[in-house]
Amino acid sequence: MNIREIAKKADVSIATVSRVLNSSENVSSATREKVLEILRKYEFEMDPWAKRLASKRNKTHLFIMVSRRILKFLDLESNEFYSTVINGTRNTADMNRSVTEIVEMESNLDEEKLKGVDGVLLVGGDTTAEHVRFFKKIGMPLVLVDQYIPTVKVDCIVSNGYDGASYAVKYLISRGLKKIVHIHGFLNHFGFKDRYDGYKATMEQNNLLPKTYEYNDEVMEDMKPLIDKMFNVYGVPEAIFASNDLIAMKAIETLRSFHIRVPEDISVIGFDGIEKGKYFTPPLSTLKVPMREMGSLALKRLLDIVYDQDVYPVRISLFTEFIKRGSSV
Amino acid sequence: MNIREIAKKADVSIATVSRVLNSSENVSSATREKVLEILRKYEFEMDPWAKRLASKRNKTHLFIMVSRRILKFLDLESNEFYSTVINGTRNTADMNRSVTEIVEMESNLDEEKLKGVDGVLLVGGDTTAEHVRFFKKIGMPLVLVDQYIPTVKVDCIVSNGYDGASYAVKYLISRGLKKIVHIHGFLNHFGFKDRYDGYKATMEQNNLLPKTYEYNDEVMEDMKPLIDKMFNVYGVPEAIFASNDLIAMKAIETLRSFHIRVPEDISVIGFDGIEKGKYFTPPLSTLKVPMREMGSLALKRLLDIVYDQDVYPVRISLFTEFIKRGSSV
DNA sequence: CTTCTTTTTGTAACCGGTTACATAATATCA
DNA sequence: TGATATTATGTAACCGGTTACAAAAAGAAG
Repeated sequence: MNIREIAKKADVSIATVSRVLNSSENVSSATREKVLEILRKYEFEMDPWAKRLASKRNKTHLFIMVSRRILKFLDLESNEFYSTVINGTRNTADMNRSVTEIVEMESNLDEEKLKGVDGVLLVGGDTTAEHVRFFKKIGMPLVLVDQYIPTVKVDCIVSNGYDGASYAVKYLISRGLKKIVHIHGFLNHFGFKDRYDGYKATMEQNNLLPKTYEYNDEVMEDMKPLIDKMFNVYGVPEAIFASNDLIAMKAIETLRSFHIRVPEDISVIGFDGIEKGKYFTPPLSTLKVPMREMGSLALKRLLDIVYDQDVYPVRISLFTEFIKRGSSV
Repeated sequence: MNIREIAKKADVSIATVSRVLNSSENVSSATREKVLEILRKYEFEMDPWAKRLASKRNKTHLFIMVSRRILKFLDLESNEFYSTVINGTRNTADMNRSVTEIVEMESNLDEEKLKGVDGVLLVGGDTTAEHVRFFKKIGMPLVLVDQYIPTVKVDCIVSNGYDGASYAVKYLISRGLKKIVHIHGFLNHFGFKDRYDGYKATMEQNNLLPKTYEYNDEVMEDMKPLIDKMFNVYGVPEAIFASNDLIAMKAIETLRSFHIRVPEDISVIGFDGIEKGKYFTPPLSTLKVPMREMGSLALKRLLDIVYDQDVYPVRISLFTEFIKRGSSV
């Protein structure tokens, strides 16, 4: 059953049927009722592919918003993770003729700036419930990338940090290591929290004592005090599982200054799978997050929300892949 | 850039371009090369919506497979959860002109039976890694519904049991209850495990002792021994959080036989949000899983996999919603 | 060099909607 | 009541592909 058949049954033109379906104003109530009657009677279902094809003379306009902090790193091209994720959006964007614009996510958002914007991608762990509420209030289609906020029902794409971390810990245990510590970033970033939980739970399941160290993102310059404290209180661990590759590499550098060999003395495993880790000395073992796919899927989901009405918000999490390189046994 | 423009540049007809794109045989190699040249030069990207619309004289044929155990309950229409989930698939199936068939998931699967099938939905907690491996081996597009297997990378749709359970526990605590026990089903069903984890973690975060009781699905007839044991060893709890609504209702019935009032003496909260709970006495407080949406999304994802090439496997989890009714304070 | 086959290429209809524009019907007002 | 503004409806082109069918070109056989 298509709109042509409906039009015939209702004895109107296809344009009128289309108008009724899109609740356009210029239809007399008598005609509208007549058409609706037929639509109900034959249980008309619109073909989304046709709709999409036909209505797409106007490109979809999407905002990719990132926090000032991340934007800075993006500009410097020093944040490989988010750069790659954002590059990943391009596949989907091109295929669907949507234009994207990267903009800074300000704290006081302005509805005016969003004129003509069809949807927004909020990228990164700095996204808060406040941001989300703002966009939900104005009914703007929204997808969070690499952040999850349990208290707000909103679509998001994250990596499966829990199972990734769990895999790393199990792997290290299988290689005979028991003193495994975890160095992590801010736990209000879901990605870090998830990996933290996975590490902790898996350690406990194996009757090992979890030992975690929070590492402040901003004072990345010097990890010595942290390692120093770890050695003094906990002793020298057999392995370090880090929240991400950057922390892992920083840890290896710091260990080197303590004359500790990696992986002979301590195995180190990172998370993210950025390219840089491959060329590090020693090459970094890591859990690879499919970054391009993350961006690509996020944009796809956003388009689904923009075009299909009443889609139910979901959390999408991507599997990670363990890549063993030289930094771990 | 569309195929018409490509055709013009390559000085051939659009049909020829289409043939090259679909690697049809009847194109001379000279023409093929010429067209491919232009395609590469202008970085042609096919519009998936148009392709889909144009080529859709052939319907997609999908299998919805359920275990014998669940199928039995489906036939009896006594498994409201899976019935609703499967009904939910119909929206998406209709909209996309795909035909679905509900079949039993046998232990020894036969490749012959899958002739002409474009994709498979495996529904329920009985799905194992073996099943998944079979389908992956023969390259059959696959989505798991209400089951997640961390060790196999395959698409799946589940409810967010962790946060749901966490919400329930926090709610009960906020109402002043502290002695909260959890009655759960088989933990090899991810849904139950997830809720279990959420309950346990949240109890611990609030410095309360988690207390869990496994309830065997098959011996649903009598919960008295379980409750009896609970009362004798642990004492009378202030609240029971159950793995699903059926267990919750069974618990309430059993409590009644012990002359214990719900919610005055014990608050009970279920999980799933089946209709039956609404008309139970007392009406059941629960965490509602959007069952229709679960089916609908699963089929949508399956179609995405069938039509778009190389989609990366993901886990999709749906938010639950707490519904307060009479069975809890 | 015809004639018949086979292969390659082009034409045009089609998928199921949207929408610019034209036209018909109705409302408003002098 | 006739002229004009407004609203309701219809017509036909269009979105970007696929594909049945027709036509042209190339190859084979007599």
